[in-house]
Amino acid sequence: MKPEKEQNKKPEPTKSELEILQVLWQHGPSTVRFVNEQLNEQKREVHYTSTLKLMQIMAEKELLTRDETNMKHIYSAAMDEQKMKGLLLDKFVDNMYNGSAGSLVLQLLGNKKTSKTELEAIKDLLKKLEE
Amino acid sequence: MKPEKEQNKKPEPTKSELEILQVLWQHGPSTVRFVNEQLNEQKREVHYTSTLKLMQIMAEKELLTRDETNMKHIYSAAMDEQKMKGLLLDKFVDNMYNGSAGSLVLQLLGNKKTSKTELEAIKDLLKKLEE
DNA sequence: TTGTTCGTACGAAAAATTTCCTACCTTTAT
DNA sequence: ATAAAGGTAGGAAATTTTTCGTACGAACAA
Repeated sequence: MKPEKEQNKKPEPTKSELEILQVLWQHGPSTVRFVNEQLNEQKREVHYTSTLKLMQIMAEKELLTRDETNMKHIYSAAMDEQKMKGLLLDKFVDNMYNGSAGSLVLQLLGNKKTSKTELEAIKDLLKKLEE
Repeated sequence: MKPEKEQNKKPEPTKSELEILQVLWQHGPSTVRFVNEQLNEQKREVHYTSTLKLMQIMAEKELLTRDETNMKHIYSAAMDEQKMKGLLLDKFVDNMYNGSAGSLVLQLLGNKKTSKTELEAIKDLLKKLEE
C-alpha cells in the first residue's frame, strides 16, 4: 500500500484565508453570506462566489469545518484562534528574529508606533507574571 | 501630463524576497552568486538564474540597490534591517492582534515555545527600560 | 586563438493564489 | 404555478509569485 493521497497537514493560511478566519473567530460559526458581508464592510469588495469558493477550498484543506445539515452551510474555523495565532507568531519570530522572542519585544518597544499606553500595558503585564 | 508609470511604493517583500533580504542584512552588500549560495546552504535549492531574476525584480521595485560599476553587480538591501522589520512587525500586529502590541506579548509569553531563558531576557529588558 | 567558465538580461513557463462566471437546485413570494 | 431570490458546485480565467531556459558578452586559462 502506498499513501495515495497524503493529507496536506499544513495550516499555513494565505492572506485571504486569514481574513476569513478572522471573521469566523470574531463572530463564531457563520454562513458564507455573512462572512462575505463582513469582508465587504471591514476589508474590501469581494463577490459572493469568491468568498464561497475560498471557503470551500479551506474546508478541503481542513482549515474550516462545515455543517451541511441545512441548505445554508455553516462554517467554523477548524483551529482555535489562540493556537493558530500562536503558530503564526512562532513562525514569524523564527523567520524574522531568528527565534528570539526577546529581540521581537525589543523591536516592539523601540518602535514609535507602539504607544506609551501599550508600553505601559506590557510592563504591567510582565509585572503580573512575576507575582 | 499623466502619471504614466506610477512608482510602486510598497515595500512589502514577498516570502522569497525576504529570504534574500535576510542574506543581505546578515552579510552586507553581495553578489548574486554569494546570495544564491547562502540560500542553497541555509534554506533550499534554487538555481542561480532564479535568484538573479528575483534580485533584478527587487532592484526594480527598489527593494534593493545595486552597484553596476563592475561586471559582478553588487546588491544591497535598500531599506535598513530594523526599519523594514519594524514595518513588517507593525503590520503583523495590526493584522493579527488588532494593533495591540500587548496582546502579542501576552501570546508570546503564554507560549510553550518561548523558553524560560527568553522570558527572563524579556523581563530584564523591561526592567532596564524602566530605569 | 579558442574554448570553458562566469556574468547579466529577459521571456516565458510553472505554481500558487484569488476572482468570477455559469449551471443548477431549493425556498419563498406572488 | 411561476418567477424571483438565494444557495451550492465547479471550471476556468486572472493575478501574483517563483522558477528556469536560452542568449549572449566578458574574463580567463590553455
